[in-house]
Amino acid sequence: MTTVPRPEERELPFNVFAKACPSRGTLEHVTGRWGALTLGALHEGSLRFNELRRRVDGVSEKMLSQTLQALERDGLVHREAQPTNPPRVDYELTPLGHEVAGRLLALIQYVEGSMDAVLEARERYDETRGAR
Amino acid sequence: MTTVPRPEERELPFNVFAKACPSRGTLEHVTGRWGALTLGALHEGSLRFNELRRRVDGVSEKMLSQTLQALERDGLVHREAQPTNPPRVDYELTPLGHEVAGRLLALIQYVEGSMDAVLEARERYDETRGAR
DNA sequence: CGGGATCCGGCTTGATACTG
DNA sequence: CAGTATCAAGCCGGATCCCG
Repeated sequence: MTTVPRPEERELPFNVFAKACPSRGTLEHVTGRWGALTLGALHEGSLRFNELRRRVDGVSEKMLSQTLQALERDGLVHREAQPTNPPRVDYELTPLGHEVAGRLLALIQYVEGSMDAVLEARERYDETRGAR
Repeated sequence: MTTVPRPEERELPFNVFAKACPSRGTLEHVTGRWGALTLGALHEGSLRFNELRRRVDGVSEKMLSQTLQALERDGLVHREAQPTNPPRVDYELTPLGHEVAGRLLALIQYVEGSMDAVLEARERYDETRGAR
């Protein structure tokens, strides 16, 4: 037996459960409404601004721009601007962003695949206490 | 060779990228500010309301209550109320919730473990364009 | 203890318009 | 095309009071 703690027992220097921890902010960028979908879309390959906008159905120009800036600042997305006319800007995941997006997609796809069960659970829930 | 498509190529009946898809709502419950932390906290075992409140640093009674109801409705959390005095209510993950929370924790822990890199990326970002 | 109901301020969001 | 600027609205979330 060793004294080296297993990964899930080791104390991490950052802890999302603590109010002031910066990891909570980054997690919100990643899992936020538009952040998650943006990372998911970019996981398949690089996309231009308006391609991304069409892929992430419902996002406004402002929110997409804002989301991309936050993800770029956190080092998850790389922005490649070509000073041509008309301008062309490509967005792609960094290696770190790719790792994050992979884990995010595992979650997203599991949720998508569980929607039948979720919808059934909702019906049961609404049925029993919907009479309120 | 078979005609059965591999999981990542198969078309899913639900698609988060579509604006009207119900999976987007569930994903937001799961990845939302308090939903993610609540699922993460419950992954280790069942907790009472105020235990949960202390564990998820910064959450208000209202938001925790709201979050738990959404997760219960989606079939991810089970609520066990004992009609004693004082009342005792335990919350625990359902099997489905456990699967979801596991994938969520993989993401959370990866982000926590990457915070050094994220913080460095931010410094570089702010340095180069902070002069705006 | 475990919440429900209500009020309310402000940050986020979403149109719209404008720019390089 | 790829954004920025502006502004109104609305929903989020906190504070408070209440009850079983």
